[in-house]
Amino acid sequence: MAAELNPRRKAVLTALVEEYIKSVQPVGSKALVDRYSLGCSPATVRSELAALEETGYIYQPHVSAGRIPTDSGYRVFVDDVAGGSVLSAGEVEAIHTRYERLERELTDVMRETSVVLSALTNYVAVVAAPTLRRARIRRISVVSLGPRRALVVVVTDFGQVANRAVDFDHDTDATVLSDVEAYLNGMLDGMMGDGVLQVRDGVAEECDVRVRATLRVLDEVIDCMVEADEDRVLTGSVSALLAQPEFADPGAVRPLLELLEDGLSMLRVLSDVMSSRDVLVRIGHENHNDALERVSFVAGRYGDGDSGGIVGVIGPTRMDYPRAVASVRVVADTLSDILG
Amino acid sequence: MAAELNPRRKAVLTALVEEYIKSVQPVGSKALVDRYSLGCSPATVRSELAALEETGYIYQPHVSAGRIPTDSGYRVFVDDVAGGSVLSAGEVEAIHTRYERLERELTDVMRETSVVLSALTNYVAVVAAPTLRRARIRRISVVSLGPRRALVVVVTDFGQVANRAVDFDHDTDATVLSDVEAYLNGMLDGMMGDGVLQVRDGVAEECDVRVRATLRVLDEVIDCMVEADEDRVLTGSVSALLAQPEFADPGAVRPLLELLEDGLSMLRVLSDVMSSRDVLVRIGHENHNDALERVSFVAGRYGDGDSGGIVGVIGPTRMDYPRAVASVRVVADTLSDILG
DNA sequence: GGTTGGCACTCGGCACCATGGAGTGCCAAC
DNA sequence: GTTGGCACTCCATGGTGCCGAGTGCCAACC
Repeated sequence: MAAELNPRRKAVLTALVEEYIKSVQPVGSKALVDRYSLGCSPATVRSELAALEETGYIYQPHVSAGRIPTDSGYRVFVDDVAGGSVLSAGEVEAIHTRYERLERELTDVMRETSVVLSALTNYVAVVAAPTLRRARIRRISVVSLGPRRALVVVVTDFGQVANRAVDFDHDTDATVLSDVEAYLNGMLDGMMGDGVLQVRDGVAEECDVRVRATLRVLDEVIDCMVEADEDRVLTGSVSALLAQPEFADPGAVRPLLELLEDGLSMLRVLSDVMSSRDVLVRIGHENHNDALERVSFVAGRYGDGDSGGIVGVIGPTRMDYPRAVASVRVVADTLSDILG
Repeated sequence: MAAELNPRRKAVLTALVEEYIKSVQPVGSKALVDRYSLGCSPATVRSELAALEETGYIYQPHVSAGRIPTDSGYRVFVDDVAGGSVLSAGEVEAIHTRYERLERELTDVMRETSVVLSALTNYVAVVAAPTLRRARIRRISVVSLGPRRALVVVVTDFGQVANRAVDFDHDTDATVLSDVEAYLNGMLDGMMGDGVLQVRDGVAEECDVRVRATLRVLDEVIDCMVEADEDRVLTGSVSALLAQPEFADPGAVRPLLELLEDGLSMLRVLSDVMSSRDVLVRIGHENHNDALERVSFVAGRYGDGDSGGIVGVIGPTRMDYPRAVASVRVVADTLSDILG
């Protein structure tokens, strides 16, 4: 594919993408020659455009209109302009100071991140907190809420807090609970989710109140550490999308909005970002998701391999990719620093 | 105002509102006579319509069109049909069983409530968790996260969990933290936010590490109990709004979406619901908020006076009020039962 | 042979207009 | 007070014609 792209043809494509990103309107040969120094005439550009259309990088909405980049066209553009931060030093500085003021409680940091990212890009921010699966237990609290009810709170070494209610079959008084709590704290300290699973398997089912309570609490701890995923994803500034001209039609926004509202589905969308080293750009169909067909997704990881999360933005395929990529990168790096 | 409404005129208004809610199109005299047994001719209905328009209950978008209810028109309708659940016994049953399956951790209950309400009405659900101001402290955990960092977790008698990070000026080891934790648990158990404030005032500023750490932790506890409000509001199913024909114009949805995304602003909107005994209906301009000008808000309280929260739905002014009111009422009552 | 200007052609967008129909207000008759 | 009749208004719809942007093709040129 890319072999067919001689330098001038690539220059034409790049110019066309840039122009389309700016104007959001089909771009013609004349406009390109006028506004970009391509060093040739409209007629030549036209033949290049025809070739680019042949190769599938651009298309015409109708015969007498200009050209619009296809997903593959954007792809070439993105791969080409990969490097170089386009954020001003001032902007980067502003991001840093913004985080410095925070007391750094994890959910606060996530929320702030979402605000920062959407302010920076004007697109929808997506922030996923680190999964608890790879976190280590630092503290377990079992708080009685009634004769047969208690709340299990798990704190990890990362400062994450998860909690679950437990209902006991029999009355279970506060003394028992504090024994259970002490026992589990001794047992589970520093352990990860799969370790807890093994501990649970090691505890025999017995009739003793203490053991049964321990088992019930353990179940909830496991639930916290292994299955507590759906509320990990935070999306911010969906309203920003509506300002984009391509979402003038509410029918186009709805599936997207539904997806964004569904934390579990979003996690699925995010899942393969974890395996990518650098900032990942997925354009339109590359998302393999109907709701994301007309948008692009720029995402990056923060934190270290195991205990990291994801930040990203979702905007129209006609997004300002250099800026989006740079923003995601800076924010991800800043988060890594803060949390590391 | 209402004095001018003789029975037939009121019947005409009610029929018109019902018809408009169904058809979402201006309603004419003929349609009313055809579909509702008003016992008179179109001509008579026309004179009633003219009178209703005079009084401001309905209006014409243009001279040769049918009538549309104004906010005051809806108001009369709502006040009139106040009573009587329109939910089927099956639906009510379904709601109850749905909650029974839950393990009843507060945020799960809130999330589920949002899902139930939007499924029931097809409008946007709004759920506010009980404020922490009136909750009593049940447990405080102070978990070390580093030499100068710790996490403060507060659990209330209601099962709510709030947490804050603390940064200490000096290295503060785990022994000190567990002393502080024990001290505070003894001191603050059963206390509400204002009580904690007094305790804080009673602790003298000293150089002792323990006292300083205690003060820092106390500050965070206070923050949890008194200021932790912005994340209390949960909105669900915003995408449902986009399905409504009146939001075909994305310009109309944006301010609303922005409001819904802003927890603090939403709290302000909800604030006066707390003072209303029964389910509250606010129609269009009655919301005194530009973003809510074209929608209605149906909300009710759950839980008891002090430790209650709010549930509600937001939909177009042309909403199915009887159903919305009934849904909110049933859900609020169910929540009160569960949590009480 | 690649590049260029010229030219005929296509088609969407927009303004304009005519028509049909829904719904009204008024009025005279009951 | 209610009713049917009637003239009127104005929106929505669909058809028409024009303009302009942009193309593809081609012959000429360097």
